[in-house]
Amino acid sequence: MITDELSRVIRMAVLSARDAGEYTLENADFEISLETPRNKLHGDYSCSIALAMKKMAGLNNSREIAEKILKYIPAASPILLRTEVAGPGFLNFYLKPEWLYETLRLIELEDIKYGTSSKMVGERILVEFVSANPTGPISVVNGRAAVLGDVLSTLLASQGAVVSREFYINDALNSLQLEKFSHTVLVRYMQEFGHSVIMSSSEDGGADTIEPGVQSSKAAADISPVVFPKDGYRGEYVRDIARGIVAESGDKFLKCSADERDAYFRQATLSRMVAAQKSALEAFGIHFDTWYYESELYSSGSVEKTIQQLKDLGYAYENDGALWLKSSELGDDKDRVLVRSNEKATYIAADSAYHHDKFERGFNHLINIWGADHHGYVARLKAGVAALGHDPQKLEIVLTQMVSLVRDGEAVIGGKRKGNVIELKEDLIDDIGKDAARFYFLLNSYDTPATVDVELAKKQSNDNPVYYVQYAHARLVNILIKAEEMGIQRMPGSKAALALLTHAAELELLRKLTDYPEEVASSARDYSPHRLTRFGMELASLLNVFYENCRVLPGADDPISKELTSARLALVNGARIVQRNLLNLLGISAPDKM
RNA sequence: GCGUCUGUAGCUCAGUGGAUAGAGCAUCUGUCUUCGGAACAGAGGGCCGGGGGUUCGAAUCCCUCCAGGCGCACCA
Repeated sequence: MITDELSRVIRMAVLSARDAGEYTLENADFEISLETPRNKLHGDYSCSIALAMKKMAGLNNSREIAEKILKYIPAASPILLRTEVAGPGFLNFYLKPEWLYETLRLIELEDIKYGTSSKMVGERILVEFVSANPTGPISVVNGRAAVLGDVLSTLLASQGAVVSREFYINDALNSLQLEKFSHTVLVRYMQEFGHSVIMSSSEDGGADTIEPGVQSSKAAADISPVVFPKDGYRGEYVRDIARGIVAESGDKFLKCSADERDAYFRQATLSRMVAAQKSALEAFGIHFDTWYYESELYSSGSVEKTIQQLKDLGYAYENDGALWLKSSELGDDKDRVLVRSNEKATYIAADSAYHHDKFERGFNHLINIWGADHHGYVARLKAGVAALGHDPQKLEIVLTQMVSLVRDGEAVIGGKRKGNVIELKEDLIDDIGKDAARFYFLLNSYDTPATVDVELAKKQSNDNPVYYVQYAHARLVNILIKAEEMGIQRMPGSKAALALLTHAAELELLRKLTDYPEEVASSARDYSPHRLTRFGMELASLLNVFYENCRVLPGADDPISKELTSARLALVNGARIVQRNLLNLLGISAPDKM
């Protein structure tokens, strides 16, 4: 890497100056940090070592220190054009363009692999995300966590880690929610056969309303009214599930025993809801390696086993008829109930068993993506994991800040039960497309609360920067196709006269391409995919500037030498590769035509 | 009350302790009709919530105050 080379040169100079008696240094143990100046007038790389040395060297004037160091930086160098002291004492380095040409050859050589690394080889990471309750569709709110988890997984894999994506289905038998959900579906099912439905008001003292049954030839003989469950699920998707069952089984469940019917509805509503979630996520380009059922933790006995284990390890005790986890000894602010006095295990017992199982499956690093409203559970889960003998540091909880929804300037409130769900697929993806939706969510850090105005998102879809980025890619492809049609052969970068690339637009573009691998690595390290999105926009901007200023193919009244055309074609191809690789990482298509 | 996240341009947000705080949208003004105009160039617009501190250097780290979001169950 060029930065390693530069650091070495600087270190040598600092030490040589000391040896020559320019200043004294207490120890030679110092960090050389190089940065890319925001302002390109400040060189290709900048080093603030002189400022940091002010104390170490016992001198007051850091500009003077910089001058002294500069004297020992070789003037003639294969990489350095010149070096200067600027501002309060920065050393600014201007590199020869040759090193930029070198990266162009590298991009061509590595192609699809350009931007990957092996920094995380040996890491086996399980990323668990979305894990929405199986009582409602994937909502727009889930969308943010979904795309974050997906792209984060891709990023980590690009650095050499083995990554698995997992969705945890809360289908535990002690969940009353599922009971209510399947009962709600049953009511809607009966409504399809002519039963009217009594809806009790959600407000205290409000009047009940009656929804008529569906009038059709298949109406049942007995159409006595049925009661909609209190706080049942009111969304339209509940009807869809009911209709699905009608289509598959007809009125079979009006005739069979209540036990048989309830058992079927329990199982069928769950599998249909999960299938619907799965397909909405697939439409968003998100594929999970594993769909993990909470119920399996119970049926396999692993919840019980985990509870016993905690007892054996001395991390569980009885009090008030319940079993408690000594989480306060493990970083939580109080102890938590593991098994209620009614003998039912709490979710923390299941979650401990679940995360224990994740480690048992051979993952050495767990990442969970949760909404910020769950932040209060972080400490107790870590405590559970620690009690079972795992390093809680290996369980990382990424909290995404809330997404609040606004529709036409008004806040959309209420959860799934009220049926106020804004569905990811139907209300967003179907309208603006997968690419724009993903880009929209990847624009900002997950750390800031986001406000999504659904109507505005649709309206702005034409101004969505994703098209700007994709357009730049399509333009590049178009040039390459056109060149082929004109019978111009593209030479490999190693053969082309790259030294002809001297225009500012070309050099800046090259520089950006050089920065790409470092940008991918730091986005993976900091879990910040949005930086890559921004990088894509900046790259697209540089591409358009290049396009505007540097004609590639010979035009009618625009003679361009064959050598320059071939050098520029090499640049176009390199830029195309980088833009495509970047879009691949984000799970957004890189179209040849738009 | 305790915990936690956030406060940056009219709006939505970037900003790896570094030099003159940036982008997109919106507003205004130009280029040009091209190898694809879904483009390019430019302008206006900021006590980086307030106040202390650490540092050679703070939007960034620490403390404090103010404002907002979220959470504080033998629910998941």
